[in-house]
Amino acid sequence: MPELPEVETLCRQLVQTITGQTLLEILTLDSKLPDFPDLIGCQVLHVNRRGKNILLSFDDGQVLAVHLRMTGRLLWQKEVTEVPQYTRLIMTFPTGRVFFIDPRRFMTIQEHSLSPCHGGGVDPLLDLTPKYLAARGRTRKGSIKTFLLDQSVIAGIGNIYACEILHQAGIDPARPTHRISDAQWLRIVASADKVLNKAVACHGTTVSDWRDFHGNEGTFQHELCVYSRAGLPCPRCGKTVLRCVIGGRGTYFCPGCQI
DNA sequence: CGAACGACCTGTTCGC
DNA sequence: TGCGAACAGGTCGTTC
Repeated sequence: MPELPEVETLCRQLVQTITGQTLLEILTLDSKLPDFPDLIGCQVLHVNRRGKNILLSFDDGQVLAVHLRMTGRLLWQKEVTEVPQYTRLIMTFPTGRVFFIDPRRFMTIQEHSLSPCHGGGVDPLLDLTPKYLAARGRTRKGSIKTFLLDQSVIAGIGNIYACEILHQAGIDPARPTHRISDAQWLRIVASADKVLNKAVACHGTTVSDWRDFHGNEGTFQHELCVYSRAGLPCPRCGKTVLRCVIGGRGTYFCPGCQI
């Protein structure tokens, strides 16, 4: 679930909540996840986002890369409470606990120096340019939608925002990447900027179970134009939004204004 | 290098 | 109502 806006929201909230705090205890509850005994007693120096990864930097130089995949969540609790269902790991700090929650157990937590964040694509909030995308997309024959999801090209866009960005840009998600014109690359960059920044401001999209660090829903689901709206009218042109499958992923688009 | 597809997991929703 | 199939925000490995 968590794409760039959701991960960015969590990172900002983590910065506010745990930077400068000393890790008192780690409890791993899922055998798929490692133990981190060396981190006990270390202080959190920074929290950063890289694509959809959350990087936790500690004062001894260790960096943890947390990836939430489909259903991962982080939840902060100041008071001692019951452990939420599907909690896979717990970090205890002086002022509260961080619960790492994930029903599907896809979440990964790795020592960053051992396995540097996969991908390497540019951050769409920082470095995205039409020129870069045109150069990377020139030889790609697959759909533009699959291209936008390639984390080695752009780090952070997922299925919801790929659909929304292409709607905003007025481009058919099935269009072969090498057929995208310069004018369309320009629109894609402008649309990515607009959609992602708005979604960050909204604290993400809660379509089923996304919650932020404090358990609150995002509000960008009220701004969606096509995602999960099959059968409903396009807010721009009124045509009925359709669903198809591209690259194995459910894809929503408006046949009236995406060409 | 790139495209297609199954695998990884579990819960929820849909269709008959 | 019951039950199996389909589907879900994301990568990763294999094969062609």
